[in-house]
Amino acid sequence: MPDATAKKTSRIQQRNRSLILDAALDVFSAHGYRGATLDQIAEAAGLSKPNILYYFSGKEDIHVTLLSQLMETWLDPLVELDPDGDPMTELLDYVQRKLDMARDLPRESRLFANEIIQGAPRMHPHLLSDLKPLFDEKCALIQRWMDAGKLAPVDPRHLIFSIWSTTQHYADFATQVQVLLSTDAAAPGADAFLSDLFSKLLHPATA
Amino acid sequence: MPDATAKKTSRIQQRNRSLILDAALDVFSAHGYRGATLDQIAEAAGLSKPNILYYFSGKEDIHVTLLSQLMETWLDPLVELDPDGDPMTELLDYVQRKLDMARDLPRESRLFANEIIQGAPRMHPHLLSDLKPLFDEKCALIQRWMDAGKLAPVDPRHLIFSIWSTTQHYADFATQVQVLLSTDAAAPGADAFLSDLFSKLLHPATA
DNA sequence: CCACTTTTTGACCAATTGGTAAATACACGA
DNA sequence: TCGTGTATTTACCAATTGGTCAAAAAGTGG
Repeated sequence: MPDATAKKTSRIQQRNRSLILDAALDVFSAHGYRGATLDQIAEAAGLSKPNILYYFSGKEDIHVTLLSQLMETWLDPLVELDPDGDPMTELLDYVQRKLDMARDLPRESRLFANEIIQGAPRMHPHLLSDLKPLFDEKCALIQRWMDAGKLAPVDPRHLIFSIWSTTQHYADFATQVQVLLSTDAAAPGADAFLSDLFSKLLHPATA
Repeated sequence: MPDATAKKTSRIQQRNRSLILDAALDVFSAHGYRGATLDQIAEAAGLSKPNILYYFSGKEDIHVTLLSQLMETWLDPLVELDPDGDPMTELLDYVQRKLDMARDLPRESRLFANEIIQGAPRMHPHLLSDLKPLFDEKCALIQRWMDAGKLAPVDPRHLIFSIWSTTQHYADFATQVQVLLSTDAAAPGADAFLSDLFSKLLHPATA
């Protein structure tokens, strides 16, 4: 029984809400929160501005909704880090998942980056309540792997930072990357490079 | 003879222009281009809005001036990469310089990041004319080092990307880093970690 | 102290922007 | 087919924002 209070959202409601959110993702990720206007979002969604305000209580509401939905998707690859898997494989797979996300969801990555760079005014609570506990848990897991000699000993916190930064770079700084690689094929060789980078870092010394 | 047309800028002009640019750096880096307002900049500079427009022709003029000035500072560490130095030392020093910059000039880093994330609308020409040639030149240099067996063979382009992303992360995502490390000491251990990361990556196989 | 230039300000504008209200068009079951 | 709640639009506002302009200050050299 998914709907206790009877039909909450009609077909058309669901369609328009997701239409708006998709348009808003385009606009917010391209121009930042303040740089985005309701008119832009309205046009991108193919709806009138008042109509948009019929579905959302305001600009901030749209932004917050987007950010909340994104958080889950964003944390998912880290959640999947399996304590029972092979440490090296798990971490290299994590890198790959993050890189895939940067490729498949660049708008989401930039939305996130915009928010954080500007001090996370609307997401700070989420960072503390959702991200921080997960981060601490996975750091502890990685530390155990290292203590068990399965991985070279490095600071797990900075390890995670480096995975985030190197992978998200291809989404957030895509403009720069494109200029410098002067190729349309999105970052060819990034997979191999990052795989190399992190396997060399984490391979435990045989000595 | 620095001034062919006699005194170009008075003492007070220089003072106010730099006052404005410093204030603008604060505001632009914190809110992005569209998010920043002339009133905010004026207040931060301690000048009236019309007075600011006496020194700069408009909001965009301030932003472009800032970006142009920054470009030089930003490229400097890469310029210093010395073809005659020891490859490994040169690259690890480069990492250190970039990390120092992220710590010392976080506002500049965020200004840059904001601009790039949003598609570099005002800096795209500079990227092509200034950054691209330098990037190509240094990639070629690193490639020669690798060909000579002085460094492990990896894609120089992705190597540079990874140096940029890992170091700038501490400036651009400082909010997130602070939440997760829950410590005020800015990223302790980042130096050691990155040094470890890149020396392991670049150490040539003895085989 | 005076003319003359540079700097600063107060008053004002047009455009943009987030948001509202009321009227209208529409879907859809009885 | 009709009535009722849902969806959409038209017309509008108040606040913000980038920018202007003429007048007032403040320097500055003679």
